[in-house]
Parts: sequence; C-alpha cells; structure tokens
Amino acid sequence: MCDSDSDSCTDISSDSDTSTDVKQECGENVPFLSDSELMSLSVRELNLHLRGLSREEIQKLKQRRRTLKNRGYAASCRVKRVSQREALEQQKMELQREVERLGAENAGMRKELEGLGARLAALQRFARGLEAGGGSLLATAPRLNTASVITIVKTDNQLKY
Amino acid sequence: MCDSDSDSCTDISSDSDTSTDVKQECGENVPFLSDSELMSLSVRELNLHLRGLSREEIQKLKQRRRTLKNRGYAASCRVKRVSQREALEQQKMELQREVERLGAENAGMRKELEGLGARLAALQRFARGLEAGGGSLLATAPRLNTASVITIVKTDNQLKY
DNA sequence: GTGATGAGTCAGCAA
DNA sequence: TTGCTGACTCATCAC
Repeated sequence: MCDSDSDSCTDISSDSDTSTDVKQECGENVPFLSDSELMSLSVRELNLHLRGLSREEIQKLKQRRRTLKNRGYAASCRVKRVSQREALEQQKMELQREVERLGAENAGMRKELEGLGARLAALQRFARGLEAGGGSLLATAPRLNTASVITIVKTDNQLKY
Repeated sequence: MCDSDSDSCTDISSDSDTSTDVKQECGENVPFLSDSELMSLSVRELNLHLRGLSREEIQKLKQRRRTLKNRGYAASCRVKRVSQREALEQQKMELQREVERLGAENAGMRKELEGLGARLAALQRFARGLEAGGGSLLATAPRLNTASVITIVKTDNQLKY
C-alpha cells in the first residue's frame, strides 16, 4: 500500500543543443532513444523503433514519452500563466494612462467652460443694462461699451469657437 | 545514479475533521504522529515526542514534517496567485468603468462647449453689427435684438455658470 | 492519444 | 528553520 516505484531516470540537467544525448542504463534499462527524440517522434515513427521489444519495455518507453510530453505541457502552462499576467498588467497600465489623459482633457475643458462662464456673466450685466433701459430696442446707453463685447468674441475666436 | 527512493506514505485522502487519523506503518514505519499533529507542532513540542527515537527515525520524521509544511506552502502559493490575478482583473474593470465615466463626462462638456460656441457666434454677428455702425456707442440698430442676448444668459444660468 | 491544469514533491533562494 | 516559488510528476478532465 505504501510503495510507489519511481523509475524516472531522465536527468534533466543536460542541455546540449543538438547533441544526441546518450541514454543511460537504469535497472531494467531502455537503451534506445534520447529524450528529445522520444518526445518529438510521432506514434507511427515510434512504432518503427519498437520492433522486437518486450511488452513491458514498450509500455515503459511509452510512459517515458508521456512523461516527457507532460514536462513540456507543464512548462507551456507556466509560460502561458506568466504572459497572461503580463498582458493583464499591460492593459491595466494602458487604462491608467487613458484615465489620466481623459482626466487632463476634462480639466482643460472645465477650465474653458469656467472662462466662458465669466465672460457670459459680464455679458449678462451688459444685457441687463440694455433691458433696464425700458425694454425697447437699444433706447438707452448700456453700462458697458461695445469694446468689451468685441473682446469677448475675439478671445473666443482664438479658442476656435 | 538512477534511484530516488520515494517514501511518502502520507495518503492525502483522509479528511476527517478533528479525528485523530491513525498512522499507517510503512516499511521502516513511523508510528507516532498524525500528519496534522506533526505539521502544527512547534519545534520544541516536536522534540518532546522525539524521546528515545533513533537518529534515522528522527530524521525521517523531520523530513515528513517538512514535506507536509511544503504541501501547505504550495497550496497558499496557488491561492495567492489566483487572488492576485483576480485583484488585477478587478482593478482593470474599475479602470474601464472610470474611462467610460470620464469619456461620457468629456462628451457632455464637449457638447456644452459646442452649444456655447454657437451662441457666441450669434453674439459675434451681433457685435459686428454694432461695430460696423461706425464705432460710436450704439449709434445704429444691431442685426439682433436684446432678447436673444438675454436668452443666452438665462440658458447659461440654468447650466450653472 | 494529446494537451491542459490542480495538487504534491523537491530544490534552492531569502530572511 | 521557515516560507515561497520554479520545475517536475501524476491524476484527471476534455477533446
């Protein structure tokens, strides 16, 4: 009940690029294929290498192949996890920049509206002057002269309205 | 070179709440403490349970303790990873909402500015009429009457400027 | 079979 | 020693 035979003889360390890593014997031994070969072969190709092996050896080789593949799956799973996290952080930063940009634009417009408000208040005083004159069209002199009105208009033109 | 004795006899499955899970014998055996006990004991407390054990047994027990703790560390590592990802997604959604909000506010202000621009264009025509009259104060009738000016001011008051 | 992923194990770093 | 995390292995699920 308590035994779990571990038979992994695969030794990850060796990382020589295209070198054909020589297979080590291990107890029963499986002296045929390197890890990278075993992993990348298709099932059909693999079968060609399985000629004349005992059922047990074949089983063992296939298990090793599966384990090797799993190692790769696990690695890509980790890579995926990392890149997803990075993508998320990237998107977050972009949104932060966007918020900042919109905020600044907002503040600018608020300021423009404020300025316009001030000018319109002056205009209001001017208009009240006209109105107080009796209601008839321009019958009396206003409190403000036309110069200020023209100034308003010109300033606004600079602001492209 | 190819052996890696696996001695984990710990059997995760049992999950009975506060029951004292009886320790299973396993090869050499370590018949003393349950997993949960062994894991939660302090070093000092653990030493009390180590009286009269062989060096090897003590070593084995300590290793089992370390393994059990590692199991917990791995679990919290995963939990942390998940909650960090969720937090990131949460922040991202909040930022998206913020962008949307600012965008809407922006559009609104832009519209207001636009409306004000139109009114000011009318005012400009009005002012030009005054100016073209000769430059003297209100000497001639403008193209617009005061009513429109008053309307501008009132509308603006409604918009709280 | 193949690929992905949760959980457990170990190595190795940091405090 | 303790806690964490990358990498590996295994079980298990979906296709």
